[in-house]
Amino acid sequence: MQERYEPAAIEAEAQHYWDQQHSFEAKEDDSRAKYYCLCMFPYPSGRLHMGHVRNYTIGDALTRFMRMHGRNVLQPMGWDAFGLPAENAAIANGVPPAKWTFDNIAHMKAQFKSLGYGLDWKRELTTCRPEYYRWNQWLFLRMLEKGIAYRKTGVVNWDPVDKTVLANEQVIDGKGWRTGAIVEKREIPMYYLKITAYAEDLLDELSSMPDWPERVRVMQANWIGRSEGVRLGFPHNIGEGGVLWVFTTRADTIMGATFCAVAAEHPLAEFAAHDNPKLAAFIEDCKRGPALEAEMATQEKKGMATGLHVRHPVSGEPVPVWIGNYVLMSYGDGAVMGVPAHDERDFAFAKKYKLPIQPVIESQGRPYSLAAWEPWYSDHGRCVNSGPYDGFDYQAAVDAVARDLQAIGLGEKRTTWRLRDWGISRQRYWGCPIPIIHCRSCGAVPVPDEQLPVVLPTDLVPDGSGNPLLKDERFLNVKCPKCGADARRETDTMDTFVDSSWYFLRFACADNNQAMLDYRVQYWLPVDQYIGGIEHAILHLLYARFWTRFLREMGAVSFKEPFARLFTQGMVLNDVFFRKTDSGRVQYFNPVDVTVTADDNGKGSIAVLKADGKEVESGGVVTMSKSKNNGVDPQVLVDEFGADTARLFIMFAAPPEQTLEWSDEGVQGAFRFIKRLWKAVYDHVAQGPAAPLDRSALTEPQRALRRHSHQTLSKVTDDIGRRRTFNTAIAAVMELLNAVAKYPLTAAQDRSAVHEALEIAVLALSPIIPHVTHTLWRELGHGTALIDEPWRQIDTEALQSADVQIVVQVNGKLRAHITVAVDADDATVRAAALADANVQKFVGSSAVRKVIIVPGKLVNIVV
RNA sequence: GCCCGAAUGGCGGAACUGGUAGACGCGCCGGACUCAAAAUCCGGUCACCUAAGACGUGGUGUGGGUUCGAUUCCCUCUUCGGGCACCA
Repeated sequence: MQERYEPAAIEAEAQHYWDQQHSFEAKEDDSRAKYYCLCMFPYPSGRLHMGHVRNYTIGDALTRFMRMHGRNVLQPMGWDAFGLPAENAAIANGVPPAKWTFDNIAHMKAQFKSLGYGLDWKRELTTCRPEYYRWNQWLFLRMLEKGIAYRKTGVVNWDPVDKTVLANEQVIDGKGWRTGAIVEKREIPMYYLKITAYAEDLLDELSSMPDWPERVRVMQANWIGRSEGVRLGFPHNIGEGGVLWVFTTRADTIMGATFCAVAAEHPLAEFAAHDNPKLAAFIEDCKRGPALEAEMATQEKKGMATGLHVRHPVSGEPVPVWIGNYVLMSYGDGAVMGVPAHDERDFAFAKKYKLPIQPVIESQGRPYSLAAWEPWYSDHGRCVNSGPYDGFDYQAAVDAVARDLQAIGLGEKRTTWRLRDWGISRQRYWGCPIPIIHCRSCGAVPVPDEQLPVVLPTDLVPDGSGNPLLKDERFLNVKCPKCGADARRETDTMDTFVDSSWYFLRFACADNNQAMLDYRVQYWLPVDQYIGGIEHAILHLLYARFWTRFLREMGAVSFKEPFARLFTQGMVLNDVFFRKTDSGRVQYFNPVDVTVTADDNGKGSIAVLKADGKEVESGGVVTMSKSKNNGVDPQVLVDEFGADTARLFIMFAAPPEQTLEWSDEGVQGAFRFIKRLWKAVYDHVAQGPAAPLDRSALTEPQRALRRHSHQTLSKVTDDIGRRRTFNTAIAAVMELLNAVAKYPLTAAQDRSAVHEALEIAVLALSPIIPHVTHTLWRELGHGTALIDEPWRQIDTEALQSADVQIVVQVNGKLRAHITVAVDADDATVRAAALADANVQKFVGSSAVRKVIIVPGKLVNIVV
């Protein structure tokens, strides 16, 4: 065995071996339990980043762990290859998005291989290839047939200079990112998918998904946002007369309604603006407002009276109608009743516009003040000043209001959802074409199945001014499938979330060019373990759940939920360094170019730029990103220390579901540990083969080492298999290796116990650092490859111990440690605890009131 | 603004079901090896009290509560992070 640890050579050798043996090519086998481990596929941005390394190392470790547990594993990989960055790169470099994308894929695939992931590349898929996206189109046509896909107008960001639609990301402070022009809003026809038809089921099923993180289920449930309430009608004589409908979850406060507020797009607002230019201007102002919900919610609450009045459905009193910039047309009926006494936003609105505030709910006897808002004003309570509803509690009042108003046609109980239908039309080139043909006489005509796929031209170069498909005559000009007349192809493409809503199914049968899915889906799906960033907790996962439901209705799959178990990993952070330039701009420096020196006692630090030796400011630790110039290139790490060190560091530095802070010293520590492991095996092997272990003739130190080895094995098995805490699994093996290093070798059996400890250490770490352990396993005398080794059985006999240490507390404070026999009864333990000298010091002459005994752990004496 | 998380030594983190706070690693301090440096190895390292031990005292973002016992459960606040529907 070689004395030096040389990662480059052993990693190449191990990877070559797995390739040759086709170790990770998955085959359907009904006789074996499968394990489908899937990491969210990457966008081919150019290079892998540390977030990818973290994601894929977690998945790979689980895949290898389950493989050693006898499961028939599948771990595929693909490319989420449509999207905006390819168009941006095209604008910047004049290269077609297709070429840029495929070049990136080639580079990143090589990076994947250098990291040693056990991926089945035979099933690789790329969403920008027609073999894949034709099935987007095919299923979209099925959705059209079923009424799940439909056409309606929607609002987009319009850059009037570039004459192009902008993504929210491309709108900065209300201006176009390239032109700086004030962005307008435009209403255009678009396709929507009716995810709301599945809202109830998407919500209900969450409660039977115990293997999804609680926080993701809560976030999804809140996103879907089921609200039980009452739809109330305020009748009016405006125009031809009618009813203003509002939705409320607080029908019990109806007698406190002092105004109604409608969205700028509401018909009553438009009616009122008809002969009122000031109002029309205000509506325009609202419509120009922010597109993002976050900005919408933080903007100043503004309103304007329409001058119109509706009638209160109970009292018949006139109620003024206002336009409010905080009322969303997309939720409920686009109108709310204003109850300033019991809703914080309505209170602020009423204060600002001097609208009356009428308290109608009693709040635990505390006085209501019209001066300032108190949080408890919105509590449920008994109705007061409420005419027929005085004295009713919340539920009684809601029920009575709903019943009374239903009787006169002005109310009904109603369930409302926050979830909106999914608009999938994008006015962009680099996406999957929507398979529609526009004919002057037949309208929007679906492309017939036999004409699929509608192939996207791959040689266009967008220049930032509109979708290049609009100028591509070859693509545009078609015959109408219905009447045969000259017609024009739809140039909108699909949201890239469509591509990622079903790729996990396609991995089961990526080679099938006759059908979207086939029988193999039945074997591999659902995904046993899905792994990805927490930032996808809502949108991607919800869309995927929705698509799976539709496919189930089509008979293509037999399950509702595509991901049995979900793991959401945390983000990767790094230091950020910067200087403010004279012009007031911030210049960021990559941490690689900065030297941080600790001051004398190691407690503070100073950062200087290597280039000029002058100080830079530290901006703390933030998510790695291009904009902050604080990314670390995994390739540099792999080249310098090897893939195993990169993998070990990223799995050790933090629990996988939490954020991870980058640390160069931590990487050194991981490298050092692998070298120590290598050295420990080297030293052991150098002394020749160890004798087989004779369990019947062990000394106490040998028994202790064996106990430690099997405790470690037990902990690693549980940490990876159940808890997914790779960091504590690694720490446990480090402890075992420390014990081996200290273990004195005197008798022959000592080397046997050490041999076992080293085997367990190597085997337990192999899912995380597969290359070095591949070599070490052979060096430990095995003729077979570690990748094919089953996980080791825990020797429960080795775990046995005769006695156990127990903590003794007096009044909850630690006062002594005692050692008792494992099977000692409570009386014995109690007596031993009370007999301890230090315990006696604290008990003294006080009467013992109570003794709490936690078997095998602790005694607490209460005096 | 709304929804969801997180906060523990100089730093990353551990303590899994309410039961020994600080495992493991980094950094730092001391030592060995070396002409020297790097690498490696050994020892120490929460704060305070103390000449020095101690199963002395304090201590897990803030303030309160429940409990024999709280990093863990409940309430309040603060700060940071993720998401908010056209970034993926």
